[in-house]
Amino acid sequence: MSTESKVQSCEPTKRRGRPVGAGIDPAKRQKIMEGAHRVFHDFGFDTASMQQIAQTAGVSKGTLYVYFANKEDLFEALVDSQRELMFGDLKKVAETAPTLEQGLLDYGMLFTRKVLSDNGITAQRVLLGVVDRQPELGLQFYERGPARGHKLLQTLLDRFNKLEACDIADTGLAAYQFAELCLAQNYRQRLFGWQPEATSEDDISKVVNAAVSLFMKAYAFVRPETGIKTATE
Amino acid sequence: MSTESKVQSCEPTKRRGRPVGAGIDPAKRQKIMEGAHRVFHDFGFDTASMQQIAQTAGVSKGTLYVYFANKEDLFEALVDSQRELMFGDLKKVAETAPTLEQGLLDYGMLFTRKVLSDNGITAQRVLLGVVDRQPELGLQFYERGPARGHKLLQTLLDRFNKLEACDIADTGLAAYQFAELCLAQNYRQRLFGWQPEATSEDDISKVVNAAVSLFMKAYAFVRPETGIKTATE
Amino acid sequence: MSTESKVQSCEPTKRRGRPVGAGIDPAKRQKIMEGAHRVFHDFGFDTASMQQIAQTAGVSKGTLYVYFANKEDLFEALVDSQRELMFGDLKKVAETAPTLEQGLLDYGMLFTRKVLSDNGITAQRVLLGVVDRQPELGLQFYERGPARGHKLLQTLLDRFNKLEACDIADTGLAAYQFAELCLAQNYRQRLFGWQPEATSEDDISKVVNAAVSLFMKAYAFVRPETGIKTATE
Amino acid sequence: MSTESKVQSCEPTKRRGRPVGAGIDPAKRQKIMEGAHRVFHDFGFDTASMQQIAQTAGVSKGTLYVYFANKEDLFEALVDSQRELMFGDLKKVAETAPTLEQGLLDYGMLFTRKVLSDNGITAQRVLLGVVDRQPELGLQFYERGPARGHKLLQTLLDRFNKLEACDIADTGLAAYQFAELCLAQNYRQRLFGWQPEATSEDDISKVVNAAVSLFMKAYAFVRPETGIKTATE
DNA sequence: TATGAATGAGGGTTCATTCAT
DNA sequence: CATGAATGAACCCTCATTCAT
Repeated sequence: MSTESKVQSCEPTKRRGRPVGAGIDPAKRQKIMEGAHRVFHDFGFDTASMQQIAQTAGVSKGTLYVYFANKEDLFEALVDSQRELMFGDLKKVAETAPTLEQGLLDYGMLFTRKVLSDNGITAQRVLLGVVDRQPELGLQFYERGPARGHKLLQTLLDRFNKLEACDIADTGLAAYQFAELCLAQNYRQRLFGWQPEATSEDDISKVVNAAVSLFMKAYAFVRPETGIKTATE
Repeated sequence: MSTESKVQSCEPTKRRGRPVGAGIDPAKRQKIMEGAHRVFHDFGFDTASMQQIAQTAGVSKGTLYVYFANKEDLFEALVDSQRELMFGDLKKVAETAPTLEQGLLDYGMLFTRKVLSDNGITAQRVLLGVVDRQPELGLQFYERGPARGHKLLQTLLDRFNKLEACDIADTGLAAYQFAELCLAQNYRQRLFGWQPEATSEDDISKVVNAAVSLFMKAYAFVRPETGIKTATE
Repeated sequence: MSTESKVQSCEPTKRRGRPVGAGIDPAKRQKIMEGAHRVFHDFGFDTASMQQIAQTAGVSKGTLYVYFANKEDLFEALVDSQRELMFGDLKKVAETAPTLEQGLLDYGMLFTRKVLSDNGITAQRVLLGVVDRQPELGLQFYERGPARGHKLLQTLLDRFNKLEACDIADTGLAAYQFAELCLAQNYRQRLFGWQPEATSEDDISKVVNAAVSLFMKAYAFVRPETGIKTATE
Repeated sequence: MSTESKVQSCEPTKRRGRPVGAGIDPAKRQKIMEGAHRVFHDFGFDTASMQQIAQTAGVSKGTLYVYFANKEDLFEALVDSQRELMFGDLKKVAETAPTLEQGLLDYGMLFTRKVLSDNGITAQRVLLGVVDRQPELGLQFYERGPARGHKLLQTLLDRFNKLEACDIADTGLAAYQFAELCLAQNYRQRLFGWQPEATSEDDISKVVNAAVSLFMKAYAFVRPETGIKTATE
């Protein structure tokens, strides 16, 4: 969210004609979103109050409605920016990996760190609490977030498939599998609050390494020197 | 009153005649929980109203409070029953599996079906929306649900480890990995609403089979007739 | 209240036809009133709940309505019994006093003790909280309580007026004055909770003695041996 | 959001943006208090509803909470203002009285009028109904009201004691006695609703005069020209 | 007669949103 | 544009009373 002020600035609100020429000052918009993040984080969507968001952001309640049509709008903008933060820089990793193993490792570490981060977990939690009532929000988040990440990973696998570094029949499924292996143990523990603190870098590293190892063992050609390759499926 | 008699205490306490676990009629209790399930499902914890729940369940608002102390209590009871439904019958599968492969397959199918079921997903979603403010609820759910499932799976792996059907250095992590592989692709899609319909039995089967296959390839001894075993790690 | 079970037993309730043959068992009636006293005492009329009264009395909520038509009825019965307790035994003191001074002293002590007692103060407080909405209750209490006490005292003064032990032009007012002098300092302090503990016997004695002394000085003939009398007014 | 910025604290606290003493418009505040006065008067604290108060005052229920944190707060403000009204201007009377008799008369009339006024009686009644559950309210009222009045009266007596206009051993008790004498007959009658109408000026005058007379007779030096003084005690 | 589960109106309070300044 | 006082619907929960057993 910190790097993001003009993204929404031109979506002129949806409900009623009120704030048509809304959202002039990007800095104020930013301030509001920071306050909102904090409050949504601490209280969840329903329990967060616009009053408190206004206070936390240091603006008046009325100003909130100048920049955002309503509570949901504000929340949506927040989800957008969070998502961007989480999946933004996976792209270059996926596209520049020199070897499959290295690519998986780098991608896995980056991805896992983001998904398990405090902000990431909280955002997902709050979002999930709203998804039943605001399905579009979940859809949008998933499509622009996890789905995009998945595509990148699949592309990576396709690339090395072509390079004959591995032999994966269903790169789509394989990509999901790898992602899930990276989150093993920690994702649901974090989500449900069983791990209250952010997962340590060491733990992440351990799991990601195990994921890469298991994945390579199952899908990659091994021991090129023996000339014998082991394909999957 | 000058003569005190043995009447009860009566200090100015809150929570006076509250229903301790009251509510005699199990059928009515069930009715309430079904109504509550529907409403919590459709609206989430905060937005669901007791009024609505009462209507849906076909009882009066007051009756709700005869059977449950408050909204949270009702929700907790709901989460409890959902959890039990989800993780209840994994036990026998894990303990009676004849072979590792069969055990993984059976466990995986059962587990995955439950976790991805409509009820399961909804319950998790609603719960996750509340976890930030009611951490105990999440803890309890995780401990009595996923954590218990994980223990069972680990026990299964340990058993076959001892039988030398496989060679898994860290059965704890491996159990997590297998579970996550079973949920690959579908879990987060379901959670975020990208898959609005319950995952089809075919899709589940496909993913679980792939999970077993990948897991076996990576961890199990293969083709005992060749005399050559491939260990992990 | 402890000594009082049959007083109300024949007032067959007022509202609706429900408990017509109500209130059979005097012991149970007594039990209820004791519980009610306790709860009304601790919570006041509005905040006291029938539920709690039932619990405290050790009977069921339904039973309450067998013995009393409703909450107000129960409260009224309670007020009646309290009043009786407070003003019951002033009569004999007023009628048998050998001298004015002794009569004032005895009457004053008895009266003051009762009015300032914990039960007395609480009962008055609770009653006063209801008086605006149930004026009859206050009227009845005052008439059957303080007014009766006042009459007794006036009779006492009249008696000694006739005996030429004193010369009081307006015995009605004088009686009020004496009563008020006895309550000086303590009554309002107790009422408003400034004196949380029951006024000590010593303090009561001190004030009552001062009241008698002041009253005698103002109204009584002094020093009969000098032959000089000092009249009031 | 990742960059924390200096937004405010926002720990999950209750009492968020509550109106500290908010409510800018004094006229509206006054309007509310008048409405509240009427409703509390007619119904007592517990039975008065905020809804009703809002209606009576001609504002919305929400507005009530802009000006007062809650029902108790509103009631307290009301009690405060009533008390001030009752005891506010006794001071100058006590400090400027030229003679003891005149001082007692003026003080007595003012004091009695206030205490027995409709507003005064009602306020006391309502307050007394709450005192058991909100002892601080009673304490505060007594301390800032009756206690202050008593101090003033005692000071008056002390002054004339020094001037040798009277000889009062215990001016504290004497002050209480005088106050009580002024309220004789009427105070409890008014409190319990036996005198539904405000006591007439004539009646007050009669009782206060009698009080002064009795008090002077008992405590003051009389007929300085005879050289014979009659002291108390 | 005694019970206590059931009722539903009504309580205090909160809060997203509006709008006059 | 920015403000925050005002609104009123809706929230969770309580409780006097009823009534089937």
